[in-house]
This record gives sequence, C-alpha cells and structure tokens, in this order.
Amino acid sequence: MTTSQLLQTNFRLSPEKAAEVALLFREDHLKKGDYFLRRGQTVRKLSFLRSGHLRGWAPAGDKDITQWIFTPDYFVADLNCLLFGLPARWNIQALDGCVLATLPEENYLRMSEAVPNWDLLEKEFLGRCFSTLEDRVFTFLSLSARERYEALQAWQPDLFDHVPLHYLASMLGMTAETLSRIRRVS
Amino acid sequence: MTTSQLLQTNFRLSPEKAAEVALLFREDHLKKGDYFLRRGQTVRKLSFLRSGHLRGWAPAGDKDITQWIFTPDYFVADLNCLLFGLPARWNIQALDGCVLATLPEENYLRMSEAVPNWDLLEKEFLGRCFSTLEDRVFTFLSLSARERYEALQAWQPDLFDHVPLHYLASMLGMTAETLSRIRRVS
DNA sequence: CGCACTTCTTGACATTTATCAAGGCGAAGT
DNA sequence: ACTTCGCCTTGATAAATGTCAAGAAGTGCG
Repeated sequence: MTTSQLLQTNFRLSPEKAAEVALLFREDHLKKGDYFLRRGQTVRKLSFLRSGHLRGWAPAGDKDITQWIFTPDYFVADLNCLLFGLPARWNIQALDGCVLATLPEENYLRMSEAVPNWDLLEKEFLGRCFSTLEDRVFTFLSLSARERYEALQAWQPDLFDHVPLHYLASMLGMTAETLSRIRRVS
Repeated sequence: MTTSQLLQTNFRLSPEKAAEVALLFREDHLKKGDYFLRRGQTVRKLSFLRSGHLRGWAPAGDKDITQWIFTPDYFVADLNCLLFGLPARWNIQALDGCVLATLPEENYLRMSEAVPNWDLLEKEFLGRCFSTLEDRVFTFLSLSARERYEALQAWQPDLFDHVPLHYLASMLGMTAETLSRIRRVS
C-alpha cells in the first residue's frame, strides 16, 4: 500500500488530503537487529511498516517479553511516547530488513494544523487500537494456550512464516517448548 | 469527588470549563443486578462512578468472563460503543447499589461544541486507557497467577473488600479455587 | 569446508493451575 | 426460626504448562 492509502485506511483521510499529508512522511530503513526505538527514549514519530517485521519487547525479571510483533501495512509506534512525549515503554527492534514510512516528530506535532480534524481522527484510530487490546486481554482470560495459538494462526497466518517461533510464543504467553508441542499435534 | 473534579482529572479541563460541562451530566442510580449496559445495545453514554461497583463481563463458551471491575471515581463506558456507536461488546452490571454521573448520548455527541479541544482531550484520555491495558497484557505475559494477584492487591487493595472474589479471580485469569488457595498462603 | 550461532524439537520431570465434589458459613427471604 | 442461596474454602486428582538438558537442522561466515 502507498502511504496515501495507509492514511486513508487508518485515519479516514480523503484521498486528496491523504496525498497531501503523505508528503510529510520520509522513508526509513532498518537492518536486522536495528532499533526503531529504545525503552526510555522520547522520539515522537509515527510510522507505517512497508515491509519487514519489528518486535516490541521489554525485559521482565530475567527474561525478555515480546509484547507485540509489527507487521507490514500497520502502524509502528510506542503510543505512550508518541502521544505524551513520555519515555518509550518498549524496545522496538527489527527482526529483518524493514522499510518504513515515517512521520518525523516535527511533522507529527504539527498534524493538527495540517489536518483540521486530526485529533478526532487520531482519537478514532486510538479507539480501534484499544478495542484490539481489549480482545487480546479477553483471550488471556478465556482461552487456553492452544486456543490462543489457533486464534493467532487464524488471524495472521503469515506471522508464522516470518517470525521466530519463540518470539510468537512469548507474545502468546507461553514458552517456546509449549508452542512447539502444540504445533506438533495440529 | 465532584463531577467537576472528575472532569479536571480525567480530561484536563480547567476548573471553569469543568464546572460548566458538569451541568451536562445527570445523576443515575442502579440497584444491585441492574445493567448499566447490555451487550449489543448502542447507548453512547459516558459515566463516572460516584459510588458502588460495576462488573464488565461477556460470555465465553460455557462460562462468563469478568473483563473489568469499575470502581468509584473512575469512568464507566463501553468504549467501542461510546466512540463509534457500535453495539456494546460487554455487559456492564451493578454489583451493588451504584450512583453515577452520566453524560447522556445527546450531550456526549455535542461535546466538541461545548469544549473547543474536546477531541484532543478525549484522545489523551484514551491514550492513558490504552497504556493501562498494555500494562495489563504485560502482566499476563510475564507474571504467574500469584504475582498477578499481588499486583492487583497492591494497586487496588480495596477491591477485595467490595467485590466477590470469584469475579476478581476471573478478571485475573484464574479460577476461584486458585485465588482462594493463593490468598490462604500470603 | 568447517565452525559458531540461532532456532526448533524432544524427553523426562517438576510445578502450576484447573476440575470435580463436598461442606461451611453468613445474609436474605419467608 | 428455618430454609435457601451465594460465596468461599478445602481436598483429591487430573490436566496444562514450565523447566532443564540435549540434540538436530539450518544459516551465515571465516
């Protein structure tokens, strides 16, 4: 998808406005292992992932927890950092070569000038993010490890072709061994 | 807290504006067992809970899952319903007698007229909700049942005095028996 | 090619958590 | 006062999941 199309999809911009706003984006490249953002940094950029995969993670005790895998055509950001200029809560790191369309900080902060109803559109965008997270919480409350795996598999089957399984296991709230055994018998 | 204070806290309204907007709220009363909202309904109201407790839940398979307990001085709403006018995803039901300050639908829909930067303020509010949910997901990824219990206990100790434990167990992603055993040895 | 490294799998075993069944206890209703 | 009901606990047992250790397969790199 073009940046313009992504803006139309995610923020309900008109084609004309989307084309105009797309010019405020730059193209970023990351190599495998590079960081999009590190925990504690405050870089208020909003990106769309053109290609590649990123992993959002944070340390907890003696292990690293994968909170989210970012996939092509979706947005990438630490929302806490983006919205409030607070230190990022997650490390966001490239799992392979990534190409991003990035709205840099200075442009992000002027979006409400560039788009009259930007706050409304961003609010709606956030609302959809919130719903997605609500659903995710619900899977932890109501599903077994195997069922959570099957749900992810149904929702984003291509994840399993591109992302090391132990990261997906972490994101599903189980160990790599458990995920391996679940997959063996399915 | 007064409605005006709640508006100042949750939406960063100035004292003057908050007092003005507070007049758009009405007082609602619920008896134990009454529904604030039922799954599938579309009632776009935003409330603050003055007193009492509400339980947000949904059926899953053969059991009911408690997704959230609403406590005094916080807001109450099904965000998906509120923001988008979609059918509510959660049943929200009174656990005891509740008093609410409610912004009814017709006033909610005119908030961006009543408050010039309402969308911005609501966006920020949503952003904080999102962060809270992110943290909650992280507890499922990184903590054991006992640790999740201890975290909730530390965060909202009074919950355990007012809400049946089996609902809290469900919200923590464990059975009532497990919660009971955890509490015995702590 | 040979080596280091990551990923994935497997087995044996330990731990956590769920399930099922029963009983106690207190509040509410008749 | 008795019954009923909701809530909580407990025990016995089963099932799910984690831990630890080992090894196989693939990949990149000297």
